[in-house]
Amino acid sequence: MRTLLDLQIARDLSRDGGLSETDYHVLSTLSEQRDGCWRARDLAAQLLWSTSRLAHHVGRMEERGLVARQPVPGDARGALIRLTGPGRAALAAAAPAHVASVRDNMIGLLTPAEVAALDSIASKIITHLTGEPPAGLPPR
Amino acid sequence: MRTLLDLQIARDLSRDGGLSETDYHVLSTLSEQRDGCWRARDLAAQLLWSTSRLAHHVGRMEERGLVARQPVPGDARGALIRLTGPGRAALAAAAPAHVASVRDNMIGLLTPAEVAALDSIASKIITHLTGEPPAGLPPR
DNA sequence: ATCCGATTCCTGACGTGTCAGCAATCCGGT
DNA sequence: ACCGGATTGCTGACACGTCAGGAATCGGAT
Repeated sequence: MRTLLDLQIARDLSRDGGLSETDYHVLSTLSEQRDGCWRARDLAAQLLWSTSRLAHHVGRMEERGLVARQPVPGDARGALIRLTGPGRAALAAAAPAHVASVRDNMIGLLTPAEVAALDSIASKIITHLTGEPPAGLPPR
Repeated sequence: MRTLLDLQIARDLSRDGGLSETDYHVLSTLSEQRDGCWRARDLAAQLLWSTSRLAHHVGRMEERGLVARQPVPGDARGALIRLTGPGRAALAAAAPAHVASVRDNMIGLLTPAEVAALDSIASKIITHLTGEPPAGLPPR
């Protein structure tokens, strides 16, 4: 199921906006911050990526103009990853179709009880693996 | 959840037997056939892999002695992928710990109702994406 | 018998992920 | 002030996946 679902969602995302799932993951995480800036190590931790992977991927995205790097004021080692205008635009262009793809191919097929079960399952497994309950969405 | 779970299971598998998840997938699929032989195109289809990916991966596994290639009698284009003795042994050595890892980190954490919900969810999504219901396990 | 498109598998080039290791910087103890 | 270890991010080498393309073979139509 996971293999098929990932293929379908990646296909939709690539067709609609030329982004990969990893690109989308980076852009959407960056956009969570009001100024579109993340410290590199924090972004890597948030994405569950190694800093090395982040450096490689950000390097490639920087070449495409989607993100930019800046020095961190107050720590000359650090790097700030910033969302650029084109990056923000690419995310805005891709987001609606991506959300629709997830809904149409997954969430929309399930009953509310099944969605709730998935939520419970994910919480249990994440708690088991990390020792902490997941942050979760704001309660509705 | 998926990222964390995959990392944990891959770590266990690699530590216990030096196999990757993809290696295990190939070996266990091969072992489903009584003689440990699959036609290359059928194996690729079963794994949901491209034939190219299969050729690359089998090439690497062949170098490690886990599988072997044979010509197909009656079709000079084809290739039979065969499980070797060391391959069968590696699978047998890794399987118990792998099953335990999946149980301990996932299935064992869930209630029977949650496992049933997962089954139902996967069936719906697979049916949606492929147009056919999944083969499924033999009913208990 | 022969031709031509389809099938099967492999290969090479390239994008991407992991790992080890490095250079620069930071910071706490002296 | 300064020393040593920790932190931060980058790089290079290698493993792996996808894609385009090619060689050999098959098989049906003529």
